[in-house]
Amino acid sequence: MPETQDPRQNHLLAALPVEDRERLFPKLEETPMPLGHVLYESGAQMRHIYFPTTAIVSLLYVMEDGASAEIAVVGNEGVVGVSLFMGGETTPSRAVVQSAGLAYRLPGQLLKDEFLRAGPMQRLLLRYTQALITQMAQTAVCNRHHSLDQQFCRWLLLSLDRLPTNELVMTQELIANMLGVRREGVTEAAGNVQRAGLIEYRRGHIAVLDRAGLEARTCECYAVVKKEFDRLLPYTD
Amino acid sequence: MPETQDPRQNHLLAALPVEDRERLFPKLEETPMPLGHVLYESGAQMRHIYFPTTAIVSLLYVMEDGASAEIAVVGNEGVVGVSLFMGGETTPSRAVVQSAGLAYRLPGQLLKDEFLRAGPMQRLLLRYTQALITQMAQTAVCNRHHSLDQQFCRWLLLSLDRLPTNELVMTQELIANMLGVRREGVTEAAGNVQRAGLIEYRRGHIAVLDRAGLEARTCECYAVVKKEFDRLLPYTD
DNA sequence: CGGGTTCTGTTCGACACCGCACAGATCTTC
DNA sequence: GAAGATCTGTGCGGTGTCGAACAGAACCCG
Repeated sequence: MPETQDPRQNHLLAALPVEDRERLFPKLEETPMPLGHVLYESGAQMRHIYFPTTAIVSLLYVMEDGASAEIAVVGNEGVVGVSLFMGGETTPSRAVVQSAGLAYRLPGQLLKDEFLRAGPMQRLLLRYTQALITQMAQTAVCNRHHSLDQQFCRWLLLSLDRLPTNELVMTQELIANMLGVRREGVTEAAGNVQRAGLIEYRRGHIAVLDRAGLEARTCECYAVVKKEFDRLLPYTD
Repeated sequence: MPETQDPRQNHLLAALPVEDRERLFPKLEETPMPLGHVLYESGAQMRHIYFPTTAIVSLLYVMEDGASAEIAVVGNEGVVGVSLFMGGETTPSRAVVQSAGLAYRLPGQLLKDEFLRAGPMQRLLLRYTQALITQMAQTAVCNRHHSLDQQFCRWLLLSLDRLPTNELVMTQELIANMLGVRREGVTEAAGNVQRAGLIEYRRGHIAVLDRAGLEARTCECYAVVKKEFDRLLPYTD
């Protein structure tokens, strides 16, 4: 466990040339991200853009009747708040911390100034946004065609890729909110996957035992998204 | 009916200041878009970016088993090929002409040069991309939560908004491919909506009789997307 | 006009997920 | 360690979509 936090735990920040890092890093604010914390509400003005390091953030759409569905998930590979530089300032979705941790944030105006320099940061942000688009598109496809079991595995893998450990802290109720299904459905899917020996489940904790097994059990959507992220945002530790 | 085509039938092109139009318009190539024509294949290098005027283009993801699902639809309010300026050059989806018509296209390199000027065109393209993101996100939500009837109405309205007439030429089979459902499902949904007196159906032609009725019958997703497009890309004829 | 093609409508059982109700298990707190 | 809260597992009927098979209707073309 590293006793000191470093913005470079975020892949986008890590990919910046030294020169840009020296200009930007002093302006970053280290921000704790407690579980369930809402970074942006649907339609609300965003004040900051967030670069997660150890936290994971879900982009959720919440319907009028209260039902919800996850649109995408963001971890240390990306950034929360793309509409700040895309020009819209707000989005109709909500950003909520799905796994507690840390992020570095930058005031919106500073981010916009940086974007307008048209330097490496702009390039990275746009490429990341395209990867995010792919994730959303694939979520749409997956919601249409694939079984809950497969979607559960996909969700698990996407979360796992954004965590340093193989365990995630998450109740079935919350997973159900993310996937936009009933809690009982998650109970069943998780039970199936556990019986197959791929995960170990205990009250709010999921430990992944067999990653390859999960990948075999999920649909093609996971691989499509993963491949596209790797292509657009190559990263080496 | 205008006997001459004009790039300004595309809202993004129309929104450019005179100065930018004079630079760009001479480089545009008027391109016929026949029904079913594939503009980009999944993963293939894009050569041009397309600004539809009277055509409508579907962005589809086609799965390994051949099943498909529409991710978004683009008409004269937007542009096909955002990954050219986002930096990825390709996407894992396919762009297919859903309704025949015309478009103006620009070679990829010219578009990228224009984007790098960081002028009005860049601003428009980014804002449009954010609107497109909203459409994709809402497609994901809709696929998860809403009935086929509602999705059929949403699809109809989104297409209608991009057409000059109230009639669209489209078989149930094709609509089913777009929505990612069975053809029989579309038969039933269309039958329901026709019995309600909102549309008139005859072998490959759908005429909308009661637009307000359709809006009442669809889910909130349509309004969310519409509102976001209007907010991000205000347009007056 | 007639024959062939394409598109649309209907039926049927199968199955996945829903909504609800409730029991049981596990953790927390005092 | 007992009480309470939270989380997880299970059973039930209901419903919407699927998959397949087939009949009928509309259009096209020779």
